[in-house]
Amino acid sequence: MPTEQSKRSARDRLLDAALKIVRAKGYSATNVDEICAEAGVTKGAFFHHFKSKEEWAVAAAQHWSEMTGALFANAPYHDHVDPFDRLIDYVEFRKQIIDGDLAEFTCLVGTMTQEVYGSHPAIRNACAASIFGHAATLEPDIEAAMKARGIKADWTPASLAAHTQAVLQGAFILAKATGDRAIARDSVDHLRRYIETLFAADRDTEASR
Amino acid sequence: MPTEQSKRSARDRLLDAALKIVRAKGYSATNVDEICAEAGVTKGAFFHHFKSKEEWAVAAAQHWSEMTGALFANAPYHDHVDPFDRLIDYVEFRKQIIDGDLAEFTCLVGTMTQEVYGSHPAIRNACAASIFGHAATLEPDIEAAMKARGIKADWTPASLAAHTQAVLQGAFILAKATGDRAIARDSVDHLRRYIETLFAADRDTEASR
DNA sequence: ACAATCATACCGACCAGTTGGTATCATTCG
DNA sequence: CGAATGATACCAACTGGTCGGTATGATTGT
Repeated sequence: MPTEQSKRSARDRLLDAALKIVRAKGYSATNVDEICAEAGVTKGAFFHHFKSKEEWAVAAAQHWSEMTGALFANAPYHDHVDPFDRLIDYVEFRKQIIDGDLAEFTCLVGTMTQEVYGSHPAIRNACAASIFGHAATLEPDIEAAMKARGIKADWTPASLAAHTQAVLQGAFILAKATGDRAIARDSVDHLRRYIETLFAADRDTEASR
Repeated sequence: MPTEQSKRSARDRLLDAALKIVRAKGYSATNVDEICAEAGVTKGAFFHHFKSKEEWAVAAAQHWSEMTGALFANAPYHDHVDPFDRLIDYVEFRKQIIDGDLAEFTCLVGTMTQEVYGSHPAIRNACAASIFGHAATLEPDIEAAMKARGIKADWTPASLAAHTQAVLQGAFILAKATGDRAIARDSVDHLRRYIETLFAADRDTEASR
């Protein structure tokens, strides 16, 4: 009979361990023994599933993309009819999930990027794909909201989408520096205010035709 | 006679090495031998000046504060009479110095914070002091600009100052992920646009009294 | 002389990755 | 059906090198 250990495969548990440990300590300071202990497997299993620690990190970044992809795909902000409302509610949703411990709400790939961008191109590329893959999901709503309000701007949907991610990543750094998540939420509030004025100001201009 | 090696003290060269190496590889991946090689001193000298690698990192964060403090204190944006102009020009200045290699324009203490916030409180505190010490230099101008325009806002000068740092830190992460500094500058443009609308919108409201 | 500033050699702990083996299961063939 | 075969998943012990830190001695300035 299958032991109830078959809850998750060893590979999945090793990738889950990345979420907890790397977000708390970073990539370099995380050692393989610790990963294995957290996942409840041995070192042999680790190197059976991953050729190297680097390959594990790449897989962890992809795993992160899948997890967050599902989280955001099922989030309630998509329910709005107006694309602008979806965008604002996305920002609110991001603010709401800034909760619990630092290592629970911060971004795995943002954390890793800082350490590996120069030394591990493979990991960096996986992190970039995760960040900008997520940012890309915002572009249709931004574009639709611009069109709906007839906005001709000197910024692109991709640029604003990237900016939202920059604000979030920066907010996480401030939260880590202070140990207080409130400061991260404050920055998200500023981001929301920015997006609102960005669309409202032009709408007023347009409405006053 | 003093050998021309007396250009900088060994301690200073060890701290300068931090700027180059830690910004490129992060704290954990930087080893002491490498620091010494970069500084042109031996390990004995390193542990003469610093009790541990951690103490070196704390000193490096303080050294960073002094260097950037002097850089910004002498920057031209202070020349404006209007505090709002000073604020906008600060943002422009931040955008201008996003130049050269990634490790040249990114932030030492922002990079370190990510890795050490959970494991090295002393370093984290030094990083936080550097970030928020710098942010605090913006608050008088923000406050003066608010007063000059009679703005009653639901955000504080400290909150906006922190937000500027969040945007910059996040912009650095995006630049590291893509290897392209243009994306960082785009985010700074969004930040500038935000600050402009933040003050302009309320000024219009005020002006239409 | 004496203290500060280095330089050299070295240590013990740690750590990524290896090795050689076992357990389990599906597939194949007599 | 049932034994042989092979592939996958996993384990425990080990290795070779790395790294933070130390011990000790030399140099230099005062």
